[in-house]
Amino acid sequence: MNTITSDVIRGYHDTMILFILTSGPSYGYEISKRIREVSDGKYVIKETTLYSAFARMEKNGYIESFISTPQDSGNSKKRTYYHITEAGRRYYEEKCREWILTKDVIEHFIGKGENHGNH
Amino acid sequence: MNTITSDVIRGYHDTMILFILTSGPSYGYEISKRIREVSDGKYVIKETTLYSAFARMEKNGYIESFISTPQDSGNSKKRTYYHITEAGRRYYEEKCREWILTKDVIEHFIGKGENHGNH
DNA sequence: ATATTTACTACGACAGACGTAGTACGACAG
DNA sequence: CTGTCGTACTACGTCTGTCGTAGTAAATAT
Repeated sequence: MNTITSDVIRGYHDTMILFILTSGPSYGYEISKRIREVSDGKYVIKETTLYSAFARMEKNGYIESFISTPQDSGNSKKRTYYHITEAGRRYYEEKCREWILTKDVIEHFIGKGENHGNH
Repeated sequence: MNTITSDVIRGYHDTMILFILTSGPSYGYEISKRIREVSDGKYVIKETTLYSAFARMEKNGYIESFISTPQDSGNSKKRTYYHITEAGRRYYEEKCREWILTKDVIEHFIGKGENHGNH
């Protein structure tokens, strides 16, 4: 099965992460798994890409981190959770609008759909 | 009007250029204008981005260059024309298939479509 | 006891985009 | 004939995001 070269995705990692965070705070490992699930296994984000995205987005004010221990188990290991900020929501929505435009532009350069006559 | 940040496009510059070249050989300035036209003015490729893409794609064997003077006018100024190679056509088609996958993946992270209930 | 999974951090290399600048030719205005 | 504008590039350097490699450390499974 085909996988997607991540360079194509470049510019949408932040959007993917923010999408996951719109359904509640999460942390690195879980977000990574959610991205794999949501993309039906077609895309797996690299660890370093993920964590550098966290750093960048926190710096930009799109997410905020807090250290916490998971309450659902007796696990006492601390994790760094992230939650999306208001600026993050706005950025995500802006990215969604931009996606509509981008998709439209790129599709003008893709096959033209009804080009059957390749003899 | 909204314009698209080029970083989103990254990974599709080559595809756009190759699309233009599928309808015949062309050169820098003309390709630049064609990209602006095809995208309905929504995307303008930067000169340096364009020419560095030429260099990269020629190195990769996707395009070939030849110096020629335009025959439609009395202009004797020489231009560097590019035409797409067989490898270029295959690469373009591969990119088109990849686009379908990429679009599908990213759309899983966009708005979820029918999310009307944002109270 | 040891291996694996989870949960990170640090460092550095690389590629593509692009800002700035410069060259050079032709056309056209003043 | 001189300057400006449009055309047609080249060179150089910076920046950003991605990702390979490596290391640490706690929790969990074997």
